[in-house]
Amino acid sequence: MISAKREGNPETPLSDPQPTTLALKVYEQLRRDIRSGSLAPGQPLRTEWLKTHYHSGVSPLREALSRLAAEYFVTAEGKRGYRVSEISEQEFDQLVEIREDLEARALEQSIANGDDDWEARIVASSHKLALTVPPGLTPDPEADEERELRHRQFHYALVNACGSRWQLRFLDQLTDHLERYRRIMTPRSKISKKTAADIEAEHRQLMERTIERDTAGALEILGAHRRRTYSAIREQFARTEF
Amino acid sequence: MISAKREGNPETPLSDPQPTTLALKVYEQLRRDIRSGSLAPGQPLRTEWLKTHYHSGVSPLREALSRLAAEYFVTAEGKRGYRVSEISEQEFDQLVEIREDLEARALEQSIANGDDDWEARIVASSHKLALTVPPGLTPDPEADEERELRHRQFHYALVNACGSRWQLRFLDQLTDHLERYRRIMTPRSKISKKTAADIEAEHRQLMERTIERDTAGALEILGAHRRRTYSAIREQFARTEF
DNA sequence: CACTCAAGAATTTTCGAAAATTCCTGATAT
DNA sequence: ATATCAGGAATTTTCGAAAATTCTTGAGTG
Repeated sequence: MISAKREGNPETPLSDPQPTTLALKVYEQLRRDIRSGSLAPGQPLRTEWLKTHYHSGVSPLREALSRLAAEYFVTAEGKRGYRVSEISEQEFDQLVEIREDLEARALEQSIANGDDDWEARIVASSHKLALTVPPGLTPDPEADEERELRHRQFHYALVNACGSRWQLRFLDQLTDHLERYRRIMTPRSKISKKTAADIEAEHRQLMERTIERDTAGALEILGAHRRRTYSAIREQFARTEF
Repeated sequence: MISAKREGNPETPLSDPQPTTLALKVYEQLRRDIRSGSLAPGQPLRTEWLKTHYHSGVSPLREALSRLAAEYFVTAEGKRGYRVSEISEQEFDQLVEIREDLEARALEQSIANGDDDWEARIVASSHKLALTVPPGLTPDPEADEERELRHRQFHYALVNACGSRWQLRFLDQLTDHLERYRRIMTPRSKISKKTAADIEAEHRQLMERTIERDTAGALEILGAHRRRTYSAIREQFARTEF
């Protein structure tokens, strides 16, 4: 999650430098593990197991779960504990639809409002993203995780100057949920070299159009960029369900 | 908050029948008290005080606070406890902007998709709303609270058939935050009889246009309905700040 | 008089165990 | 065989107190 820290200025940095409390540390770790798919949809989250795996007592654990429930990453049913939220094609479609809208809107506003620092942050995060190995070309999960982080940060930098904290919060939540769908449905190893190159090209073009303040052009690229991923996920749904 | 229960069908009922766990009960009560303004923005939420006022131990309390923090109703700062989130004109503007958008969109979709049951729910909730005493004409806080509930439910019924759970979730969250602003900034007692009558009329027209599937007309009324409230709140901001 | 710092108080966070609830197993009855 | 139900096991939820952290106060120092 990308959370705001400084109150005053509109362009807020990403996630807490480091979580101050054990409950927060557990929360962030659980969130990562759900987003990455290493905790599978539907999987029950039993106290004992969590305690040993996340090195925590029950109190911080339950605080973390409570928070994740508010974000719909986990689901609590009565007094029968928590489980990782299920995924469904229907929910995926809903996530896509609302995200498309909010992201396009935020990018537009960002292009309208962005200042020199905004441009600089885009260039910087784009550069950092380009330095990572393309998806599917490494078996190293650590490198993979780092690329995902930089990918999120690049897209966040683009819309970061939209001026609305609430819009960014919603976008952030949607992005994380959709990342979960992507990582569960389309394993990295299956991405071809050709596709990886296309993705790199799109990122570069997206940055260029945005900084040129070519709103229509940027939205066009962004749309194509998203549609590629979405259709891959939909194909996978069609293949796996039933 | 209006939370979903049944998974399958698109039109989900409002809030849990009753909270199953003490943590949830405390959460809902705290949420109500923040939304109504009886817990003031910025007010520190100290453990001992909460324990006696909400009849709970620390564990359920902290779970509730953790959840409220995820919804931005309370704010946690390091290891220095929680406080009720501050309000600001800037945040208000952001809330309004994004809500306008999501609500209009949801109403449009709802009009396009809504079936007979959807219409029936609108008529029913509109009727229940009309049965309450208009705002500002009673000193009874209980009646006031009941009217707020029915008001939320009426507006929720209108957009309920939009087909997207996520859209409804966001809308719900925005509505609750904006209700907080309204109730803090515009005390009920200051509403004139004339204004109250206008509000009633708008509600009736909104229902009629919606059920007639007059999208443009319904959006028009909805816009006017919201703008009235928003400008009243802005006036109050202009008066109180500094 | 302002400033620093330490000791004590107040408060938050975390743990471990008790209480409450749900889940499972197998015996009994139909 | 199937259904029902009691008893025990497993699990979740809640409490109360310990540990850790922050805040306050006031004495001592420059």
